[in-house]
Amino acid sequence: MLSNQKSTINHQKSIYSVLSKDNGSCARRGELRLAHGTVQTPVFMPVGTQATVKTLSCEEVESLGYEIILANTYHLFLRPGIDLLEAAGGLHRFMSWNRCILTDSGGYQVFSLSNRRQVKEEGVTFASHVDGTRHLLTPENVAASQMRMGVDIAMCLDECPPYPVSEAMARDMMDRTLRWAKRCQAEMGRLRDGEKGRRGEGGGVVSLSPSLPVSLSTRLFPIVQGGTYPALRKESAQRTVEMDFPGYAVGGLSVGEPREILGEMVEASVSALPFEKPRYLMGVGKPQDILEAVERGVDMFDCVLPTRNGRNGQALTWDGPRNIRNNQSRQEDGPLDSACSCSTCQRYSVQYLSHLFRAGEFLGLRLVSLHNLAFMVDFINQIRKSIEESRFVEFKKRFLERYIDSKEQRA
RNA sequence: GCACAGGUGGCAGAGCGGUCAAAUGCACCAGACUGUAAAUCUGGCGGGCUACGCCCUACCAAGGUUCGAAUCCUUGCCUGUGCA
Repeated sequence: MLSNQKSTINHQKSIYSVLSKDNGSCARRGELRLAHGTVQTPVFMPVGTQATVKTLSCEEVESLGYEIILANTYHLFLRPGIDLLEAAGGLHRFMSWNRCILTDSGGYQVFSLSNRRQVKEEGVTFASHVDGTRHLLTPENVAASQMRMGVDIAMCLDECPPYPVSEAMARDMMDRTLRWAKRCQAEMGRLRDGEKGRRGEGGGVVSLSPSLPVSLSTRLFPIVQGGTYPALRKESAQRTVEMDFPGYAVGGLSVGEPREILGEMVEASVSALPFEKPRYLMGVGKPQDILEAVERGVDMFDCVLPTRNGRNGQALTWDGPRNIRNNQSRQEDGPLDSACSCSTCQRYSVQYLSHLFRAGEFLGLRLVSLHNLAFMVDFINQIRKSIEESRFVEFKKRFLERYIDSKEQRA
């Protein structure tokens, strides 16, 4: 029956289950069922903005154990273009990544490319960083683009505020983000219903089978904003939840604010989100920040840090980050991290990596990116295990003692 | 041997009477990077100090001109190119 199509949008089978909970904190261990696979949470998602996790092949990202990666609608919209991606059979097939993909909407570019965009109620006009041409991103075309790319999780277009931002400004951006979320949701519902009608499949619950047309299995997440104002954060979360989405993101953090604010803002945001839905903290991050957020009940993370810093010569280790390019690394005949079992650490010495960076050899960028992503896998696995065994708080304490303190000792 | 052209900080290379402890690049040292305009960016890079300023030693060497020289003159040494 097609009589109640609209209701199907909000009554899909839940995509998320909490598997176990930590007793001493809000940390949870769960799983996320998406069209291209099941994702264990908490999860860290490597960033592959332009349909590539920079310097690494899909085989490498897979073999590290990643079940989901991020890509970016703004970047892919500009190049190679959504039409091409759709004609190629979707983003998964285009880049040959068969596991899950989450796309950011371009909301972050509202922040990071603030000097070349103009925000209006209709949407955001960008002067392309590639060739200067002007492009309008609207809640509708962003939602449609992500469905056409066939991604597993799409993000609503949002307005990511800078830091610092006035309360009045933060409120305006929050309100606009809410209005845009509604428009994204409406557009996605409209397209979904239209597609189902076209295929004559009728209403009802949409199966999560990967054999289904991808555009029907894309899940839309809205983004909680509110700047650095707890009351706004809370209001943003509450009003977003009223719209009913399969999962919720917290945005607008890790944009340069003091680190102490992060925990407070996450707490204010997450406290108003439903327990039974996944929570995604966008753009975070540093291991210590991930711990703060997991403790407050966040399930999903993404960050450029392991790959970008890897390319810039910083390796993550259990004893804190270390700089491969400094003098100290020149003659160190041992692995980056003696506790690491990644392919880089199994085979290559710090002095060799140091040489590769100094000599400007590509391999250095790859090997350290690989190591950093392997480190994040180990790190997240240990977080999961500690939650299962209900000793997350202890794990966090131990980790920070070693990660932060040893960094300070070295300094 | 003769004729030109040159000798500047680790290297390359600007400067060609004062505003020069000397542009710029590389190298070197340190740091940053959180929904990627990023294999990027920011500092530092003669020595010393009671340091947002001061003092010393510095542009091949030694003399000289000048109030003042990396910059002009003389000689020496060295390098490159051409001719013998």
